[in-house]
Amino acid sequence: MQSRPDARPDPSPAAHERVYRGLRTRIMYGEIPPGEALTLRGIGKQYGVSMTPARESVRRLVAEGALTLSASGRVSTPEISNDRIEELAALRALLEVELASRALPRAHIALIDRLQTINATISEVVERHDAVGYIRTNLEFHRTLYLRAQAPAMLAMAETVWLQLGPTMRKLYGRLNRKEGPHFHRLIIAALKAGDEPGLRLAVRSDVTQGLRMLAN
Amino acid sequence: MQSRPDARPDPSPAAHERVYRGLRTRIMYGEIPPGEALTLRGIGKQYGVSMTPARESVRRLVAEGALTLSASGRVSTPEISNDRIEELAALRALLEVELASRALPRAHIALIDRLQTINATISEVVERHDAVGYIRTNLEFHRTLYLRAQAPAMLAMAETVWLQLGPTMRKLYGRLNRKEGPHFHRLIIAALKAGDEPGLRLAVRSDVTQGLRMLAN
DNA sequence: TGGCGCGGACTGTGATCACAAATCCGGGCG
DNA sequence: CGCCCGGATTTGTGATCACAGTCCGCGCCA
Repeated sequence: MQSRPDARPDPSPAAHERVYRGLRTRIMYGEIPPGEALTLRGIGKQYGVSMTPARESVRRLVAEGALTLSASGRVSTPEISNDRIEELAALRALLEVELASRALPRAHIALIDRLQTINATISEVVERHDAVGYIRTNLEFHRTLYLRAQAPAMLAMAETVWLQLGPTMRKLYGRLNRKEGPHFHRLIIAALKAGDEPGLRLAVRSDVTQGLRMLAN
Repeated sequence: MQSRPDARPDPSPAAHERVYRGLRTRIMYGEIPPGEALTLRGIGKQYGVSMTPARESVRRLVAEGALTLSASGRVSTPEISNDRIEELAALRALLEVELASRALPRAHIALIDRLQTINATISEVVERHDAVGYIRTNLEFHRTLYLRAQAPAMLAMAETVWLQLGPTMRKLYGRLNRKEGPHFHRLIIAALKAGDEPGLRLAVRSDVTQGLRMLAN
């Protein structure tokens, strides 16, 4: 599809992949509010491609639950009900507790250091009231930990849940202005250091549940 | 997209939906062996449509992990490694134990009756050495139970896992000729009748794990 | 003034086409 | 006898187009 034989592993990914990644990132990090309408031609123009790659990207995101399709085929970011939020929170708890538990035996000091660095960044971002930055950094914290679990399918499922919560999370974290941030993260790090599996499970469950509980109002 | 104002809710679904459902069913029920190559033009011809709907269906299935895309864009059913099988089995256990647990308080006698009917069908199918029929009926048993959990997102995730295991399950259940079938299913039903939650969790976990363990050889 | 209907603009869908990369197959060379 | 190269074929990709359904807003009528 493109003809550059040189350079890095993937210097110019397929157009639909580029569009997909762009949209996915924006959705997962809450840059698009829930209920926002999107059009294929609009997306295409935005990324400088025709409708075809835009359509494929949208289809893929719909399959992952990141976008919803109205009966007439219109696409928009989902507005999810409280029931669904609770269900997705339960899924997060289920999956992420397991991922953390699997990561625990492999958590070297270098990993813990990186987690603490990310945590510091979270504090800064909270200071600036930067909601999108907060979501991104928070998810980076979790992803960094779960990568150690060596469970790609499980991590992929967790990311799918994040994706579904993306537009809604923006609304949530727009609310908390206080330095609420890294409290449970510190518990997670402490449990990792101590090799305390039950404590880790509890800390992860609390961290995941806490924020989402206040969203289901 | 279609213009029949009459009759049933969806008399003529969009073409890509029809293709998607057809492929998805065949994959989930193990009718396609792992590693099988598919072509867009081939799928299109098979369903009497052009490449466009075929492409969308394939893309969607790839997003769900039901198909894999080679670096050059070729599509085929996945051949999954033992590590991945174990991970998917763990996911099944995690999700389905939770689903069963949530279904338990809502499990009336009518549901249990239906489960027993399905179980009888499983015995017949096993008798006939009908691998595809076995997979389909077995999944129907699980789905019938989990529908009572009132947790659509969770059920959707479980189905995604089934989908990923589809082509591989065929190989598995082609192996077991004996009447292995409904042993753990009977334990599940017994636990449902008794309202025994720990027993139910254990029975579901065993049922899910048992079959898949012998696959990771 | 308020509700209704109609028309035009907009949107998704599916077909088709041109193109480039990948794959396959057979023949020729070492 | 085996390996490699080159062309023909197959395959996915993205653009474009015609069409049908949908939606929005303006104007008309009560």
